[in-house]
Amino acid sequence: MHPSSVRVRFAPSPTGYLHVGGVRTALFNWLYARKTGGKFVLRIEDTDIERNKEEATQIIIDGLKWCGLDWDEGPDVGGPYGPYYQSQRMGRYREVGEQLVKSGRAYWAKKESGGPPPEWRIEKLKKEGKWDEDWARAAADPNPALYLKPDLKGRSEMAFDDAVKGRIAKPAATWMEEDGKTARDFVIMRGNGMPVYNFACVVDDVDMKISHAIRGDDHVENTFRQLFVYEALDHKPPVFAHLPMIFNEEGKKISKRRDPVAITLYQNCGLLPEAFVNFEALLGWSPGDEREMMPLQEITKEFSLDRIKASPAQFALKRKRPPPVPAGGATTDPAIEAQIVEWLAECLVGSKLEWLNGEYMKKLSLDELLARVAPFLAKCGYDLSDKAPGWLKAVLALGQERTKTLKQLAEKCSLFFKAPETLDPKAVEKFLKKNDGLALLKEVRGILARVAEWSAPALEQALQSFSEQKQRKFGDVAQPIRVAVVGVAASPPIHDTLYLLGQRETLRRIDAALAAVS
RNA sequence: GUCCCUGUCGUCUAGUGGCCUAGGACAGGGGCCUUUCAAGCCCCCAACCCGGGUUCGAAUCCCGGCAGGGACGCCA
Repeated sequence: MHPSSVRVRFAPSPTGYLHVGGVRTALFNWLYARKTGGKFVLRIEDTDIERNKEEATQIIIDGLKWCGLDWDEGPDVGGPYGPYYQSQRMGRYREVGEQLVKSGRAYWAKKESGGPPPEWRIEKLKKEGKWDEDWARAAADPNPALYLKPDLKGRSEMAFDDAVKGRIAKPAATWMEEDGKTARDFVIMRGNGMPVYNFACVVDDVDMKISHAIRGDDHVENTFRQLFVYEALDHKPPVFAHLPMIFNEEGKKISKRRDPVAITLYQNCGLLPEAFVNFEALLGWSPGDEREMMPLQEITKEFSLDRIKASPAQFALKRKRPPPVPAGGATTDPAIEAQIVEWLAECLVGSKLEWLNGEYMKKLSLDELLARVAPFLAKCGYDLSDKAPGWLKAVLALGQERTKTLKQLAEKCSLFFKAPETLDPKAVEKFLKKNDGLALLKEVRGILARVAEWSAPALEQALQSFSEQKQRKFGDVAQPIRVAVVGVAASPPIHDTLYLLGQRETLRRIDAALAAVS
């Protein structure tokens, strides 16, 4: 087999977090590279961000790794077409800029006094709080900027074939002045000598021999401008594939303003990366049959660009209450992050993502499960150091079927780590105060104190024969114990629960309950 | 405002002119099992945005509406 000429890239800007949309873009690029035997490149688009670049890049790298994605070339691993930070490629952009000046496709000029921006734009900028920043800054820049002249001669429209959406065309007039004849030139390098996104992106994609640009739908408009740059450079553009947007439950593009987009949030909710990635892959792509649960490897086998949907998908959460302020994006404040995580965990309940995660959790071996859940147990404050691994795994085995996230699992284990602080009054009423509950519990306590062998089967046997002897339903015996021992009316099977609690702790809790209720 | 894109159950989707009284999954409702909670199994509810064409036949093709979204920076 010939080495594939497919080269794709994920080019995030280091904003301090990796968001769910970015993960999907990265994922689809990765899938296409792995499917075709091509190369996957990571490039950091940091032309406009000054602060914490290193740290922010690391966050992206960590996030991608968590998702199980790897790259063949990138800032950390290097590669033949580096550097992979745009901030380190400035010389190259200037070089290409000069080249365009020489070939007559671009020119330096001062900002034309085009008057103030239109009303609708001012409104938008103000709404986003950007009116004072970038816009004003740029307007104030006295230095000449580099303008590219789009080639519109003899053209009525510009078009390209998108691998997802098919042919996309726009009338040439879009890039013309009011007169409908003169092309409207656009800036490719700022007055301060920094390249503009649409320019840097093309220069890099050319240099890095990118064959397919797989990116978000919101770049469709950029594509046309980039096409002009490719033309000016006399270079064949890559195949473009625009992924549909990811919407929130309001049908709007997810945003860090109000949606939980940082993937660390999902990590901290106790989601497994394999489930998260599986879920994201299914947002806009499907294998064409009825498979839902597909590990990355299996998706890779089936992946193709032409099975990507053109319509947007909702990343549906079930919001029961509004997000705590500041809403759901990235934050560096652990206390706020914790609040958002709590909120997100609630929103996840009943979602397909949660269900899928539960499915993956059930497939995990107990050893794996233990390794994954350990950080969450630690976060709950449970001391694992004096616990036997066998015991821990037995506890997890009980939780594995009953929970859908690692966070839930850790929290569900609490009954084995600490006695209930209070007994649920409703449960007490129903199972202890009625139906001879207390009396039965007292008797059972005696039996449990004298049981010969403290094992799950022996306990089950003992309780079973006790209920038979009393001519009661098993539940009449089990429920009072359950309430006494865990404080609520629900738990894993009673014999398993008691066994793992141990005899001493079981008796201690029953005594405490008897004292509290009598 | 201009341009572009999209429109199948509440949600993710299958569907590329007849296999469609539209399939699967999540959620919801009900049942079985059962010591509770889960899990598992079974059943139910639930959609082709609207209107015109084309065709023997349309969710699928065409046109027109409507609705939603996106983009329009010396942000990326």
